Amino acid sequence: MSTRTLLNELYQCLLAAYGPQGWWPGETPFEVMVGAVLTQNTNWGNVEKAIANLKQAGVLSLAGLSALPPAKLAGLIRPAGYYNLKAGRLSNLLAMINQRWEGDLEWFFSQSMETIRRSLLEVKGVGPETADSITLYAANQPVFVVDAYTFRILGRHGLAEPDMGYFELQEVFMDALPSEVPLFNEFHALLVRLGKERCKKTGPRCEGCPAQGWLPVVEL
DNA sequence: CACCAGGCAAGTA
DNA sequence: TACTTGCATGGT
Repeated sequence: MSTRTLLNELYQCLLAAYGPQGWWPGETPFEVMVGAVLTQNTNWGNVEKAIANLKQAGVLSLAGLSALPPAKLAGLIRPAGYYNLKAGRLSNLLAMINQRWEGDLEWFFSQSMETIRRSLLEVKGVGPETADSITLYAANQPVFVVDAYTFRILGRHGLAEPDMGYFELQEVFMDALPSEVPLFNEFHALLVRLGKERCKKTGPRCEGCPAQGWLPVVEL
């Protein structure tokens, strides 16, 4: 079977089993962007607490966060972990937008997808997954987000080689699927959802679904 | 108690 | 180039 067919069936199976995941939670593109940095290697629940703190303090805006002293910012995002590190990373990201795009987030997000991704990747502390998450979920442009779960799950189904890199695995999806924001949005969220079910002996499946052999998930 | 979560960069060999 | 380590809180 072609990769395209397998991915389509996997997607349909996951959607039928779990339903739409409602990603990315956040009231504004700016909030989504901030969340993308805060959630690096961090449970989403902790990120929500940090974002609540920022809202409470009335600083959840480009101008608001930019004006905040580093130590103050670190204190507010403390629940998200790595708070000193992430305060610096957020600061780097905001500086890029302020300097290169005159602090105009809408203008930045209206650029071409490659311009957005390249600009984000130049920021120290923003890697491939964070850059693509911001591009897809905040800027609403059709790039497929890959993460650790994606490697594990695709590897388990023989669609990813063990030595494949981030951009190579991304190509597997983007070569096989139509470039549609809603599809990329939901597919990534569903793969994360499936990844969280790791090692369970039972779980939702459908007849003939290529994901039926997913349990238990093999650690790579 | 140990383990890990919607990563990334810097250091080591 | 290919591993390893630091970063840190909070839930299970």
